[in-house]
Formats: sequence, structure tokens, C-alpha cells
Amino acid sequence: MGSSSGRRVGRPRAAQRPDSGLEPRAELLAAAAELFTTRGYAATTTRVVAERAGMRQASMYHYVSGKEELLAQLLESTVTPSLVCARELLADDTRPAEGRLWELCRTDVELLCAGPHNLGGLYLLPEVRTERFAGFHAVRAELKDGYRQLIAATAAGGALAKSGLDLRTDLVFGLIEGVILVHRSDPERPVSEFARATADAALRIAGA
Amino acid sequence: MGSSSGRRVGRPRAAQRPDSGLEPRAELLAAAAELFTTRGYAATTTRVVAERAGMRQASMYHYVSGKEELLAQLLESTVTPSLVCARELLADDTRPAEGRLWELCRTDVELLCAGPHNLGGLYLLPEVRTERFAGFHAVRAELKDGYRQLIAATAAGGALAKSGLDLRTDLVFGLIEGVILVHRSDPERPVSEFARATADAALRIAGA
DNA sequence: ATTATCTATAGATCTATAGATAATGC
DNA sequence: ATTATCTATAGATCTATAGATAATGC
Repeated sequence: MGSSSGRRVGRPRAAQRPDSGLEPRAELLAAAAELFTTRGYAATTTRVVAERAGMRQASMYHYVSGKEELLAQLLESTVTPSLVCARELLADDTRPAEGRLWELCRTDVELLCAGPHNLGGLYLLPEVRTERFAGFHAVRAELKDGYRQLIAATAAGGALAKSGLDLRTDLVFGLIEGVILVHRSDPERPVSEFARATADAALRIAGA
Repeated sequence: MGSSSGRRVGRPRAAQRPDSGLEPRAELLAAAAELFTTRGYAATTTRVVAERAGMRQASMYHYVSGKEELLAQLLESTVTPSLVCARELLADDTRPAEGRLWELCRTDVELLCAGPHNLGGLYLLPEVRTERFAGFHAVRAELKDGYRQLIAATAAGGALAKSGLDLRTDLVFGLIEGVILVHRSDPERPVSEFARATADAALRIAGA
């Protein structure tokens, strides 16, 4: 709920703005999402994040320990929904693998392109490769393994040797993540049609 | 040639190292390439670039005006060879478009994955979207247009409406640039085989 | 009393310039 | 004299903490 209206405990903010309806921490995350994706992580100062969230630089530390925590949280929130989808599809063995792979690709593209800022673009930040974000890497690796299992379960995939399967998996996963670049270059394109076209392309790459 | 051996004009460097054989400016570019691709642009200080190139921070300014100039130069040197290849293939109308498109994809992947550092990864840096790098964007746009023309000239591409052609072009170009991500995740994979497999995948996406 | 914020600032950078220095060239 | 480098540093940040302040809650 937070602040459902008017009077709140604590010293009032210096710069008042129309109530966004978000909790302060969520406001910080939203501000960080926009700034990190457009300007990059290292180039974004705590001051601009806080200010965009409506508070002064120092006040940010009341809610988060610093920039790192914001990025870590944003990253995990980006993969988690895709991972949930992958787990469901892997469990559902009533449907052929081809259809489930297509569905995973489509959903993943929708999720990557969803939201006002190109959240998927966070994957690409160089800082993300750091040990600090091991939690994110773990969930992302699990998602990639979901892709691998579905590709292996297709008719074409079953015939592949390990190196061939690795290659197909990397190409499909690369296409899906590369979609972030495509979306960035033309954010106006209708997402659902684009997501279906990308899923079609992924199946062709998988050989299905 | 530079410094073919021993005695050089000017005060000696503080930290001597085995002669790399490169001119100082080239040493700076090589250092920047590695650091920008691994740590990112904003997170890389002039001090580490200069030090890795064997000189002190301030000495760098004898050769370049600052970090921006290094990035701009690196970016352009990354697309230019692909663009040369695209122009040659576009001009050669004795071969069917399918084969030329395949060749462009293969060469482009080879070039993106070439070199000790993942130079192609520079594309992904958020700072690159800045107006400052308009020169790079112009050559990159010309390369993308080369892809579009070749796709349009294929049998399958000729039948497409404009929006369909745009979509195919974006998917193919996205796959090729996404290759940077794939290469980053497994730099050990033999490049030439990978390049051929990616070109095959690109043709399947193009519908050829 | 508790809380959310603020202002102020210490300490740690980082960039780019100024001016000194140590080579070779003539 | 010319050149390539160096050392030193001013000025501009940026992060994170310390301590003050202005609300509500009881």
C-alpha cells in the first residue's frame, strides 16, 4: 500500500512531486532501471538515481546499500519470470518439445521487451560479468539449460552430438538475447508480432 | 616503423617493459580495447589505460585527446572491414544473392570474433549510443543497409513487403550482432566453424 | 519516540594542464 | 633545439557517513 495518501511520517521531501504511488524503494529501482539501461551503470551516479526517484542523494542509503544492490535486484527480477515459464514448460510432457520451445522463445522475447525501459538491456552491461552478480548468473544458466533440454527433446535435436547441441543452444539463446539489440534499435515495433517471428526464427535455427 | 630498436628521442619511460613493437598510439588503442570490452568504458580510467600501454597517465595526452577519441577510433575500426566486404559483395552481381548473403554473414562473424579481445563487444557499451559517436553509427547503418539489400535480392526476400523485409533484416542483423554475446560466453569455440553455422542460421531466418 | 528525510562534508577518486627533465639531433 | 616523457597538482567530481530537522504516533 504505502503512503495511500497525504500525511506521512518523517521529514517531508525537499522537492515535492506528484505521488507516483510507488514505495520509495520501488521508485529507486525504476529510476535505476531507466538510467542504467540508457546511460550505463558506471556512468550513473547515486545522485541522479536518487534525484529521479524524488529524494536527495544521501536519502537513498536509507533504502539500499548502494548502486550494486539496485543492479543485482534488477537483474534477478529480469530473468526470474522467464525461468518460471521455462520450468512449467519443461514439466509439461504432454506437449511436443517443438511447441514448448516455441512458446518459451515467444514468452521470453515478450518479457525482455516488456516494460517502459529496455530492462533486458541490463544483461549487456559489462559490469554484470563481475563475480558480484553470481546470483544472476546462476539463474540465467538455469534458464539456458532449459533451452538446451527443450532443443534436445525435439526430433532434430535428439540426433545431435553434444557439441552440436551446445552450438544450437548457443545460437538460439544468442538470438533471443540479441533481440534486446533489435528491440533497442526499433522500440516502436509491435512486440507480440515480433515475439512470434523471433520464435519462428529460433525454431528454424534449432532445426525443428 | 617506430622505434625499430634501442635509443629513442625523449625522456625514457619510468616503467620499462619489453618492446611491444607497437607505436605508442597503437599501444594505447590495444590497451583501451581490452579494458573497454572487459570493464566497460565509463569504468575504465585514463590511468589504467595509460599504465597498461606502458606510460604514465598524463603522457597519454601526448597521443590522444582523451578516452572518447580512443573509443571512437576503436568503434570505426571494427565496422569498416565488414563494410568493405559488404560493398564488394553488393557489387558482384554475377553470384546469386543467397550465396553473397551467406558470405557476408560468415565474414562478419569472423571479423567480430577476431582478435585477442572481444572487440565486437564495444557495440554493446551504453555510451556508444551517444551523439558523440555519430560517425560510427553512420557506417554501421550503411552495413545494415547492405544486409537489407542482399536479403531483398534473394528469392524469398523479393516477395516481402517493406515491413516484412525490415523484420527479416533486423532478425538477421540481430543474430549476427548477438553472436558477440555467444562468443563472449564461450571464446574457445573454433571460430570458422562457428561462423559457418551462424551464416547457415542467418539464411534460414532470411527464409532463403 | 520514531521515522524519513535533509544538509554538510570527509575522503577518495579522476581528468587534464603546467612545468620539469632526460633523452637524441644538429 | 626538439622531443617524449615525467611529476605534481588544481578543480571537479562521487560515495558514504554524521548529525540536524520536521513530520507523525503515543
